[in-house]
Amino acid sequence: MGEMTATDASGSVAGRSARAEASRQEILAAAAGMMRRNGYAEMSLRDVAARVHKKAGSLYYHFASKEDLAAEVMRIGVEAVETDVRATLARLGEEASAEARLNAAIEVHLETLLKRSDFVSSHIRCYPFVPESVRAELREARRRYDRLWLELIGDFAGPATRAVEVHYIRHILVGALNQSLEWFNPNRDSIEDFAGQLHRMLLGLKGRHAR
Amino acid sequence: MGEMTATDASGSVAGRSARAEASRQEILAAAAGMMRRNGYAEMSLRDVAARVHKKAGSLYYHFASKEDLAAEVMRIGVEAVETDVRATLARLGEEASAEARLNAAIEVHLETLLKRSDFVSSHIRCYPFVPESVRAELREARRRYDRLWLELIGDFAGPATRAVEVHYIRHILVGALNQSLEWFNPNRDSIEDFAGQLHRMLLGLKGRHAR
DNA sequence: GTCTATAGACGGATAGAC
DNA sequence: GTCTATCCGTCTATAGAC
Repeated sequence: MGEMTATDASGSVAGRSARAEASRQEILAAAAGMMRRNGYAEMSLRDVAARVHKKAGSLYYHFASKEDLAAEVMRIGVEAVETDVRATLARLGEEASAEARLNAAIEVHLETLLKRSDFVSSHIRCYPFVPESVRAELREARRRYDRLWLELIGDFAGPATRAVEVHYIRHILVGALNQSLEWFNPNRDSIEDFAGQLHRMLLGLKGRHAR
Repeated sequence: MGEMTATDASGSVAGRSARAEASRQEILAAAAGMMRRNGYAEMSLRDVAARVHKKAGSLYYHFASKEDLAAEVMRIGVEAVETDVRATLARLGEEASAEARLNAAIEVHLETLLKRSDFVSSHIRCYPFVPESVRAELREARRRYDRLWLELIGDFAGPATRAVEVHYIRHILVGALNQSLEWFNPNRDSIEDFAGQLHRMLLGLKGRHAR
């Protein structure tokens, strides 16, 4: 038990050795990659284990079940993208316009989804097909991130915009962002151009008369 | 062979009895429902067969493999939504404005996706996770439908709009439409309101100066 | 912590009776 | 056309050795 500490250098949880924590992180990363590519149902514990040079049974030292592993992968994903977006907004500072903040959020969400994180993309792709118990565990974290977008869009659209409009705009915007996972080709497409086009469509919502 | 005709009343293919054709359609509908709800990997032939009061082995009289069944379901889906949209456009007639045509296409796509067809929704939800051989079979039909949207958007945006912009607008628009499968709640949301919001965002693309 | 071994369930697919 | 029976593979999960 000598290697256990309340909080070690890598920030692992108390009661878990540094070695166990390293294995755990390796397994999570391998599972995220496989979930992103093949989906939840076809992510097999044998394959995940093989990718980190272990056997399937060994994973049960770190995770209680396949559902537990998947839920952890997806929780890391949604928290990662929220953390990235909030960090960028914080860097922009209080004086940034609502338009600048919304644009920055769009670009960071896309960067994290498309380039940075298998955890985010596996969350987006797998959520619809994951067992209900897993969805239940993710609901709160998802709502938190949803609320961030509602705020960003509400601030941008202005106080005259009704809540139901903000609701639809959020689904349109975030839906368009997340679907990019299925068509975005880094050799052909550009995040800047894609985000720019979204920006122009959002600008159309401002400075108009009510219907 | 007495029941075989070149084209019978139900429009079945030559060389297939009316009874076989009816069974085939039942199986396809059951598979579409299961694929929509549970995804491709978790659609089991045993469950599909049970839903139409048959046994798993019997499906192989109608389909060569699970992949074959899924590809047929998804092919029907993409062709159904294209047929619905084209029929509505034809009804609008030649004199309809590009704006009216685009709006009509948006509404029909949503109606078919969200209310009318498990075939369309199973296509949208399962395509990313289906085996490559299935995707290959669907590629041409998907491209045809994609081209229709490129035309509608190109006509709406006007000749000054570059092809790359139309490309992104199509992905944004169709992505937002298709993601609605994951959030649209008929008890809370309205296709008209959702389509109206999309319409306003698209209007923002018109009557602006180039950047 | 990771291994081997295996239980136990379920999957797609095929053969042959009817 | 559909059934029964079955092959053979894969899966999650567990038990116990090391």
